[in-house]
Amino acid sequence: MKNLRLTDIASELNLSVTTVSKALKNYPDVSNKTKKRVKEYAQKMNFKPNSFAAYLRTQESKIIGVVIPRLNHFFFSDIIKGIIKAAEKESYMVIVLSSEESYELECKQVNRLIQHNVDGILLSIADSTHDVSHLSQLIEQKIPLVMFDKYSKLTTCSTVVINDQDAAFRAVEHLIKKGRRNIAHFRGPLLPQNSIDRFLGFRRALDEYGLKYRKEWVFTCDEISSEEGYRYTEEILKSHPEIDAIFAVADMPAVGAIKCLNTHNIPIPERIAVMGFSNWKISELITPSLSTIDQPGSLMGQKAFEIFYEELQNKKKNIPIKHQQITLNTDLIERESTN
Amino acid sequence: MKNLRLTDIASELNLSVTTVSKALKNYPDVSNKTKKRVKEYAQKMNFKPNSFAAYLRTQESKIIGVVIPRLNHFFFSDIIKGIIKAAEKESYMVIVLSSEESYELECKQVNRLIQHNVDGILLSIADSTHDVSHLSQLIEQKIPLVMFDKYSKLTTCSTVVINDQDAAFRAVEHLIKKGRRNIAHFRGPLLPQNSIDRFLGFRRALDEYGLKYRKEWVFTCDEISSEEGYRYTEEILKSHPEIDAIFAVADMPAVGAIKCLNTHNIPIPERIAVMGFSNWKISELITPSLSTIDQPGSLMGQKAFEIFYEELQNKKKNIPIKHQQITLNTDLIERESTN
DNA sequence: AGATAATTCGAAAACGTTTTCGATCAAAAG
DNA sequence: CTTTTGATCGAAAACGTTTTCGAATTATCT
Repeated sequence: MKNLRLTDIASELNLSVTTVSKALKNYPDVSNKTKKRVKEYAQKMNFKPNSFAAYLRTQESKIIGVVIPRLNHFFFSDIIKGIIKAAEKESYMVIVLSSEESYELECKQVNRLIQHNVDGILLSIADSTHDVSHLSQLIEQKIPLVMFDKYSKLTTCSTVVINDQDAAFRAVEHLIKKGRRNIAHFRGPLLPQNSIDRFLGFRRALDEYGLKYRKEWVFTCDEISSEEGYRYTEEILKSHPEIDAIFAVADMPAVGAIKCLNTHNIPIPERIAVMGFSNWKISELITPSLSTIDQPGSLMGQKAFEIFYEELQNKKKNIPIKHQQITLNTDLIERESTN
Repeated sequence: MKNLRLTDIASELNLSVTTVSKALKNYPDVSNKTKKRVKEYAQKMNFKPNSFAAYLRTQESKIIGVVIPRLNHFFFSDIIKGIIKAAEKESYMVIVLSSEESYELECKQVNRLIQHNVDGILLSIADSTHDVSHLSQLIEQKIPLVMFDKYSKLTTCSTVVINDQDAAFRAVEHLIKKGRRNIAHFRGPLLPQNSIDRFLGFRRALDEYGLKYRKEWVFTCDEISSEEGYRYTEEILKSHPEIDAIFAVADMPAVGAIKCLNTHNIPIPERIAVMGFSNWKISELITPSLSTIDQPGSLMGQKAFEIFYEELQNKKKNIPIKHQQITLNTDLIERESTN
């Protein structure tokens, strides 16, 4: 059973393809009578225009591509949810691809998306991405690009992020105000901007409250996993007994820390307080529940799509594109692990 | 900067579009010399065929649609990961949509996918889906459909599932072998097959081990959330003190139960053992860690795609499609909450 | 009535690829 | 030398839509 085409409607109603097409798209040069006739018939027969054929003329695929570092991380699936929801409003479809935190794969996925003629790309860069020529290439080809969460300062494009440094500052400040003086930091990988910023926020909080920064109290998580958090916490218990709080770059290492402390029957937060980052679902469910920073994932996705859409409209009207830098608010969530 | 077209290559190399196209696709009726010439030039210029134009001829969009009930559930993002990985091998792109467990939205999303000319649809049905005409319609239009995880027995299509009843049986059997006699069940919604099957597995285990089934020890989770698990556990503590184990339809309600028991300082598993289902990441991270059934999410997605691809190939060769019913193995994961 | 304007429609080209079929030419066979 | 075969290529149609431009018809204005 072949799909209904404009041709079929045209011959059925004794009209031309042209008129049928125009009727469906509300062109002014077709009478209301025939418009009604066409629309009713199309409706009745459940006509669906072939989007691929349409694309060939309009060069608009009504598809956007999304590249994220991980598919099965809660924060990212939350973002995806926001993107898809926003895209739906403009009847856009979303193709999601993963870079698995690999620079090479990120390049490949971006190219695959271009090849599939997406109208734009929303991307959160991989930890290992050191070069951004695959992204600059998008700008040159005038394909709208919006970066979210993890971005690179090297690319001139719109971004939707949170103020990582400020959020981290507030997190550490919270620990200090709870009387902690010897605060360890589980930091993220060295490259991505937001793990740098969170580290800087940590340092700034120490500075402003007159606490000494100790290099040996900073532990680098390469995978940002609970396992690393667990391991580093054991190291702390063994070699740095004076530490009374941990600020982790993300919830997962923080959860690993809690798991480790629970296993060794160390009271949280009495002996060591723990602070996470991202407010994943797990943080409110573990015992003790984890204090953390809430990042508005879904909203971030939504904003990213909206900016893309705006840029696309401007591009169509030949209005020069001015990039936007949006910073979303974060919330400090106080739970048992710091109270 | 317009994209390179076959026409451009043709005129550059003094060939026809036909020959260029054939050279790139390794047709036998073009000499090795020109093949090489064309391929090298295409490579050098980074030529990417316009997939939309290609579709118009071949009627193959190289895109599949996926409809899942929830976007930000770990199990589903794991499945998505498996689908995308398998799709990548056949250079397929994946469009993901969510039904939000709503029947109406599910219908709408399926229609959107058809309209976008996807080559096939992989779907896990919503809890509220009672009618499957939107799916039968796919079969009629010969659009390959594969259902995974949550399926309906009313549709004749390929499925990739686990043996829910058997897995549930083993879960409850595990509790019984640990000496539990008064086992409560947090069951899922009434409609979807797998929550029915898990309930049946629960009942069968009781029967086979000579335990009495008590209706009042079965609690129905409509949302399958940790909150429900928490609430029902409080109810158990208050009204059913004899209960010494809980088997939950999913990890989330089980985690809610653990949270509640922890809050009330009730020892797990000494006083009440808890068993989950799905093996989400969270289950190994909470304290005590949660015994559960491991469901191979990524593998499920991968298999679902492979079946789709097989059906598509058969369709192209006009081989009558025979549907496959694949059942994947599950593992019982013993952790602290039952030991 | 004649000229002009407004309304309504359709022919045809275009988007970039794939594929059928026939043309051309050189080599092999008779 | 003619015929057959095989190798290599290209013309052209097709996929289904959108859009430009001109044609035809009707309504409006001198």
